[in-house]
Amino acid sequence: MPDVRATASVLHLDLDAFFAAVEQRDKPSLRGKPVVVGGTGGRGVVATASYEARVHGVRSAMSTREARSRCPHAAYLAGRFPAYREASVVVMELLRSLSPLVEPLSLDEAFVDLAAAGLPDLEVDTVTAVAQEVRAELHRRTGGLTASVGLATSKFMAKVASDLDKPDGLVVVPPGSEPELLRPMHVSVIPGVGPATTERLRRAGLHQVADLERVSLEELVRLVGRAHGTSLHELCRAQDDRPVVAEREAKSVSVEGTYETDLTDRRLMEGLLTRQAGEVAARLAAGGQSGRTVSIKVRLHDFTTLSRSATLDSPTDRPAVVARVARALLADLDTSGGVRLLGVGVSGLADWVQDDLFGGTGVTGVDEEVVDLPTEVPVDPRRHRTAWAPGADVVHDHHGRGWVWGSGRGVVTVRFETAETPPGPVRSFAVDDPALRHWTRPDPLDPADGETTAAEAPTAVPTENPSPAPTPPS
DNA sequence: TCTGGGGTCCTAGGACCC
DNA sequence: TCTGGGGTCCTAGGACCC
Repeated sequence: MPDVRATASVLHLDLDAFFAAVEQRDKPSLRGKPVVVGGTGGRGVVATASYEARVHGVRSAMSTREARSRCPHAAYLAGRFPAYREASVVVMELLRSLSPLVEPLSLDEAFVDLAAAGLPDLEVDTVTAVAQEVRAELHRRTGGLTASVGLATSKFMAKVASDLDKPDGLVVVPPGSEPELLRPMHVSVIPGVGPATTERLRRAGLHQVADLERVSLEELVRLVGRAHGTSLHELCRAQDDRPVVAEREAKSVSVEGTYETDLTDRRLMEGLLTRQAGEVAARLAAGGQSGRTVSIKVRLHDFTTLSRSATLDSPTDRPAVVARVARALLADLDTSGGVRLLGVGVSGLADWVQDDLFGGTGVTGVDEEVVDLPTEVPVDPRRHRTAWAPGADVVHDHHGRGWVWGSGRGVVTVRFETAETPPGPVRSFAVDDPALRHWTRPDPLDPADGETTAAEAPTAVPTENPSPAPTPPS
């Protein structure tokens, strides 16, 4: 049973129509007028609508096409994220000056734990006064932005409260009054209850929070699953003791894009994936991180969404590696009907980069110190189902097909295996051995291809000892 | 030419290990 | 030859959030 605090010491702050408000602040001619920020292209959606636009029925997540038909005279803007980030930093710093325990949820939203703020007490009057001061100071420091604030005994109730008097409001839920506030509300106020869950609950005759209170835990679990049912059972009684957590590590990094017209050209798709992989890798590297699992996302013309992933033996932050895995994953998908979205992501993040595995001497660049790699590699047939190579990135896909590319100098030991054939023999190559180089398949679309010097397997991997390869033209 | 982009979390099934 | 259970890792898809 959650142990809910006794004071209204959780603060939730939500900046009002944030992106649109920043635009109106920075461009006086937009003030008092409908402003819509979001994708302005044919497949764009609304990120934020100013209150003047909301009057006409424009909402977040609505297609821009529909927004334009509802409110043709609004200003449609693509957005200036650096400006939003800058304003967000000002707000988050203000909140952190209040309490060290600030949990940002996005650029425009955060929880603050006032129990860590060192206030004389946490009575309703005290926390209310603090919240009013914060709102006034925020208005001053941001050049006129406003925020809606909720104060309550839990994250859930504080968020419910901040929603009750938008924009520019402050609502305090006195400790003990939560259930009666919640009971008449629609089930969708509960976080995690979206369209699909709402529909399931509706079919079970459950509409208001009060209806949920009358349902047993077992019944809720049966309806919506273990995790969801358990949290529903607690939250409908306002039982929420989730702590405010200041720093949360990112678990994945991804880049995706929707294209104005459906893509049909595979080479173009590979080129786009390659570019996205480069962005992902750059963001990983900038954060001093690397990841083991590379994923792609493909949305087809009919909006069905596919994902494929492959997990490497060791983490990488290298663009050429992420790109090759991404392209290989795409190779298995039927995209003949056209593709509207492509994306690349890396997860399974580690706080260190792959090169650290090899003593930090680096195995990636020609200017790096030469690394001594082991000349013999033990391969355990039960553990190494696919190609294996020291100092190289190895990947196998969900069909058990393996391939390898070298990333250094010295010796690379490789074993190939395919879904159709038993494991091939283990072979060791010097990385400049033409027999290994035989595997490379330069990709004219990949600007990063030149980086990798040792080896790359073709899509169809031979499993027999290759006959001596001709020396490639140089 | 309905339906973005960046994330998180959950579920279910299969492989594998003990 | 047949039968097992638990735990972990991986993959694919889906729901949800801002």
